[in-house]
Amino acid sequence: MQQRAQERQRRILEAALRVYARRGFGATTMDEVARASRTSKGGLYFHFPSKEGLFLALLRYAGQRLLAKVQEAMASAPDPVARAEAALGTVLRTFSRHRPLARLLLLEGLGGGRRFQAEATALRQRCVALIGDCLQEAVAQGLIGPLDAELTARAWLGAVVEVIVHWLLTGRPQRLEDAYPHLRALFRRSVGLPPQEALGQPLP
Amino acid sequence: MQQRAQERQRRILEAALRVYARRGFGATTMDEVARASRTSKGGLYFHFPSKEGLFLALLRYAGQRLLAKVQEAMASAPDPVARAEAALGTVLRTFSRHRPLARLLLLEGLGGGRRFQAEATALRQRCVALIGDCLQEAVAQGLIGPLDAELTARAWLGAVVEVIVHWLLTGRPQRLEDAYPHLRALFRRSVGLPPQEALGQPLP
Amino acid sequence: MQQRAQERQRRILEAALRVYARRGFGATTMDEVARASRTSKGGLYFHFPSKEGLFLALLRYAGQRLLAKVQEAMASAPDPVARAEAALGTVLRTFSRHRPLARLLLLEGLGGGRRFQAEATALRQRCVALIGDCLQEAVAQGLIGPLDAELTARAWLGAVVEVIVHWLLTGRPQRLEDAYPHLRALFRRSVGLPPQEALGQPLP
Amino acid sequence: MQQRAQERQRRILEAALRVYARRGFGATTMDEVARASRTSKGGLYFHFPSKEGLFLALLRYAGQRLLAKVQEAMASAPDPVARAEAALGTVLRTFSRHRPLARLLLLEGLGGGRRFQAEATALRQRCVALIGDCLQEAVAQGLIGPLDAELTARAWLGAVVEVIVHWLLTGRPQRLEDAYPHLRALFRRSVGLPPQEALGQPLP
DNA sequence: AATGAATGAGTCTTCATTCAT
DNA sequence: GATGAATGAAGACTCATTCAT
Repeated sequence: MQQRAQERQRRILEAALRVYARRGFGATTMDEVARASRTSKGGLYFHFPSKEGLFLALLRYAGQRLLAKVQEAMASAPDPVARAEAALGTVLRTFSRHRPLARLLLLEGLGGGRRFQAEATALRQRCVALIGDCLQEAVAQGLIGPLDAELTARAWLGAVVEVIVHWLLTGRPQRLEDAYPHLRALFRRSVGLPPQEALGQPLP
Repeated sequence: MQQRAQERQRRILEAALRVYARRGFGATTMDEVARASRTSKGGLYFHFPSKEGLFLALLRYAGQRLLAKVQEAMASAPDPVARAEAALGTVLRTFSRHRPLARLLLLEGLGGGRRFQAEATALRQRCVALIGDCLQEAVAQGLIGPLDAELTARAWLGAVVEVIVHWLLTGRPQRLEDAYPHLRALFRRSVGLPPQEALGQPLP
Repeated sequence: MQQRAQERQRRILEAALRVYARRGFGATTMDEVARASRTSKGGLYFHFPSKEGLFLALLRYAGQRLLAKVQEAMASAPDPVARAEAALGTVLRTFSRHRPLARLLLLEGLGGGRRFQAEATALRQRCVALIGDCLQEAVAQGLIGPLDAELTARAWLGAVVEVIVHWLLTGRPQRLEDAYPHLRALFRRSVGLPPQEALGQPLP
Repeated sequence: MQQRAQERQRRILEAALRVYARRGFGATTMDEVARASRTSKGGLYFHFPSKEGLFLALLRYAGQRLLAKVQEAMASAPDPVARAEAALGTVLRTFSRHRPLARLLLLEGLGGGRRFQAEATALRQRCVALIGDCLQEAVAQGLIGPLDAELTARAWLGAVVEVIVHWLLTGRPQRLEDAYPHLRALFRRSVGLPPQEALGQPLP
């Protein structure tokens, strides 16, 4: 049945997310995933074609979850620059609250062979595109001077990612969100904006 | 004997670098490494304790090579800010010329399980420290305003790394070095400096 | 399922008994055991945790079989001394008819490392205890004079084992059972009994 | 040179005795033997043809040592029965003082494959022959009644061996020699002798 | 749909043995 | 004679995948 099947798939993906985040893709066996999702190995292969296929589906599923949050946050931002900042802030905040998600997308995604790198890169590229579009628009609206929008977006994302990865692997800073104000100030200055918005603008 | 053993170890590491970069850690077998280094499997295990141990040694060896170049470049820079720029520029240029090194340190290092992540992080942290020290000094000399030196350094490194990773996985920009002027401009502006040095300063 | 799994385990143990007895623990490969039990290597590892674990299980399984026969024989003996004799006689007879069992329990069990020695010793000790209890009871009933029951039991068992081992390794005497009357006479005299039971007592 | 070579061989054998007794034949590597005898692997192979050859030589060497002591003890015994008792007592005492020797000859010798079993059996057979000859002579001299001398000798040896093995594996009795008086009484009674020698005979 | 027993190709690792120095 | 680096055959064990029930 559609309903049950979907639920089961969801349960497997959630369990797989936990397991892969804890043990890494290479070190995780299908047995572990089966146990974690209270299924049998046969069940896994009914819903997913292979170990790689399951992981790929997981990357997509997790990527969706992240992108959805990012886009939602962007939707309620007043201007292009604020949208870009909202995007980066949301990335930071989401990963801060979902370490497994972070491990999966930022660490495991990269190290497990070409197939996964392509998927992880695609997600990153989508983030870069979202932010790049904002920058492009900000340039068009004259909010900031001309620049290479994609490169700038990539640099910003890279900065955020690096901070998150450092946090993942060392636990510092304790509250990842604390890093964001500094980062935002850097980002704003890097495109010629003052580090803080003009007075009277409330922070989200 | 010392001499022979050292040479053989070097040869194994160089071969392993190539193989791991091409196939990834997980997909590479010790047989392949043995073949690539024109050794026997037993020889590998005479010089390194295990597959993981070999990879760890390789990460250290490759990290050394990178750091040596970075520090050399920094030595000939006139002021703190130039030193930081030299460091980042050298990272970019070195990886640009040694793709296998880049794959190893930026991709395989992070994705292959806890043990390697620690090693890869240590390297990144050493780069951050080098750059952070420059920034600290620049602040002390009044060249730039006060800031969180480590965070800024990490953000810069992350930006560079992201650009390199994107290049590794997509091949763009064709000439990785082309990205650096833009990045440097971003970096400089992000700490309140003009995007270009004063006139009369030749670019390296 | 329970049924299938149990049968398979039994089949593996029976096959392993043959192979280990023929080739010895050290020289036997898991492939050989797999082939002999018409299973796959993976099947072996599904039912047993390791080569050592399989051998340990085998020692226990074989020990059970022996002990069961011994206890059965003891049950139908009229008095304590007869019970002890029945025990030793059954040991001799059982091994005489199941050379693989004898090789396994008397030779391979001892030589294959601490783990197995403990198991083999436990079995021997259980035999000693059975016989020792008989002797104890015989003393209590005044059938024989006071003595160190456990030591005597161990000495008797050792004598029987030595004879069996010699037979295993040299093939003499051709009919192992022929040795028993002499041994029994020795045993009986060693505790002050006449070498043969009083007249009128039928021999089993 | 003869002298040096002999010493080196001796050193290797002594070291090998310790190592094999501690770790067992199967689990011991030539590297360990080399290290324990402060030699190199090459050195081992200069003096002994192979791992098996070394172990075989060791069994012979250790067997010699035991037999020499046994024969020496027998030489000073006044009559056949005393010689047999001296032999068994010496076996017990020697092993009691040289656990490694005991482990080697009684445990490792039997469990390590056909080749070694033959060697270990040969040693046992020589002991049995020594004792059997005594019994034969005792019969001839009319000291004891007619019996199967070899079988009796084997039974006696087996009893002693079993007690030693039990001591090796469980540590009881703490002082192995304490078991001998009881055993001797059993042995004497088993051939129709009184458990103690006539008065006035001092115990060795 | 689900289960878990079964398969077997693939890998890491060990270690006896050799041999150039 | 001695050393220890090198070899490679062999073997334990894993695990993705299949399939009868």
